[in-house]
Amino acid sequence: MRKKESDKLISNILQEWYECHRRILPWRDSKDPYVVWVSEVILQQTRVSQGYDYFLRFMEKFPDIKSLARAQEDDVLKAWQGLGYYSRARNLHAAARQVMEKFDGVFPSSHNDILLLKGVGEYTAAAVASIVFGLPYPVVDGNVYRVLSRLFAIEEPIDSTSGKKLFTETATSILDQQDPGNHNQAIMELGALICTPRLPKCQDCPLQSVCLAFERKNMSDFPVKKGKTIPKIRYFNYFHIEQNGYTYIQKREHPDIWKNLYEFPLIETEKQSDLFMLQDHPGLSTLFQAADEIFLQHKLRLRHVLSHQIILADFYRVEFSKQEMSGLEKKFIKIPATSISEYPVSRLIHKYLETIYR
DNA sequence: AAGGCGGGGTT
DNA sequence: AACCCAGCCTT
Repeated sequence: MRKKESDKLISNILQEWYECHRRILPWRDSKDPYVVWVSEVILQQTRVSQGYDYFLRFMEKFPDIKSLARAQEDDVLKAWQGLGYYSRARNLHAAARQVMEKFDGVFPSSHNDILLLKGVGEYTAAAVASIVFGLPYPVVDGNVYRVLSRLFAIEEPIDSTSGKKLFTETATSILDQQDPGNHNQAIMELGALICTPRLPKCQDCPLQSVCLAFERKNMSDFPVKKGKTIPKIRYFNYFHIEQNGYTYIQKREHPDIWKNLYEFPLIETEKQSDLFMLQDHPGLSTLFQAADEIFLQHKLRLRHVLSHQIILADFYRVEFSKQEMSGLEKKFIKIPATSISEYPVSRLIHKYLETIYR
C-alpha cells in the first residue's frame, strides 16, 4: 500500500514538533539496547516522573546486561521496591540471563528475537527495535491509542482484539519508515505532553488542524474503552514477631500480588477480623505450630489501595508463653530485626515499618 | 476474550 | 472518587 501524502504530513508535523519540545531524559536517544530496554520496561504502565529515579538507580546498580544476569533476584526486586508490577523486575532479570545463554551475551537485534525475551511484548519489542536498530515497527501504547483515536475519531474500543489490530494498522500507516525511532518517540511525547487523557492542550497541538476530534469538539470521547475492573477487597492479618533482636519473615511464592517479595507471617481472612476472632482462629496455631499460648497485640491498621485490589491490613505484635520458639525458623526466615531493610517488601509492609520504627 | 498484576499523579 | 499511566502474562 502506497503511503498517502497526508500520512507523511502527520509524521513530519510530529517530528518537527518533537525536535523543539521533547524532554531531555537520561535514556533518550541512547543506542545501547540495554539502556533503552530497561527504560521501556520501567515505563510500562508507569509515568516518567515515577520511573525516573528508579531508572538512574537501576543503571547504577546494574550498569550492563552482564551485571544484571549475575545478580540475585532478591537484589533486582530490591531495586524495584515501591515501583509496582514486580513481574517486570523478575522478567527483566530472567531475560538478562536469556540473553547471556541464548544470544551469547549480545542483545538480539531482530524484532522477532527481541520478542522472545521474557516480559517483552509487542510494544517493548517495537520500541527497542525502532529506537535502537532503526527497524520500522510502530509502537502502540496508551499515548498512541489516545492520539490516534482523537486524530481519526476512531470509536473502536482499544481493549478489544479488533481494536488493537485497527490501531496497529493505523500506526503502521503513518509510521516514518526512514526514521521510525524518532517518529515513535514523537507520537508518544505528544500524547504525554499535549494530547493528555483529560484537558488536552489542543491550543498547543501541532496537529490541531488535522484532528477530527478537535474539529468535532469531542476529544473527551476518545479513546473508547469497554471494560473496567472492579477492585477486590482483601483482609490481611500480619503477625510481627520480635524476640531477642530477631524477627521472622516469609517469601510470597504463590501467583498472587507481590510474588517473591517478603512479608511477616500472614493470615488472610474472608472478612474483617479482630483480636478475638484471631485468637481463636485455627490458622493461628497452625501458623505457629509449637506455641503453647500466643499473645496478640494490635498495633496498626492500614488501608492499602491499589488499582485492582483494596487491602485492609491489620498488624499484630506477637509474643509466646515459652521463651524459646524452636520450630519457628523452620517455617519462616529468621533474621535480625534491623536487617529487614535488606529484603524487598511491598509498600504496605514498608509503610508499617516506617510507622513502627519512627 | 478476560482477568490479574502496584503504585501514584491528575482532575 | 474515577481515571489512567512508554503493558505483559496466564487462563
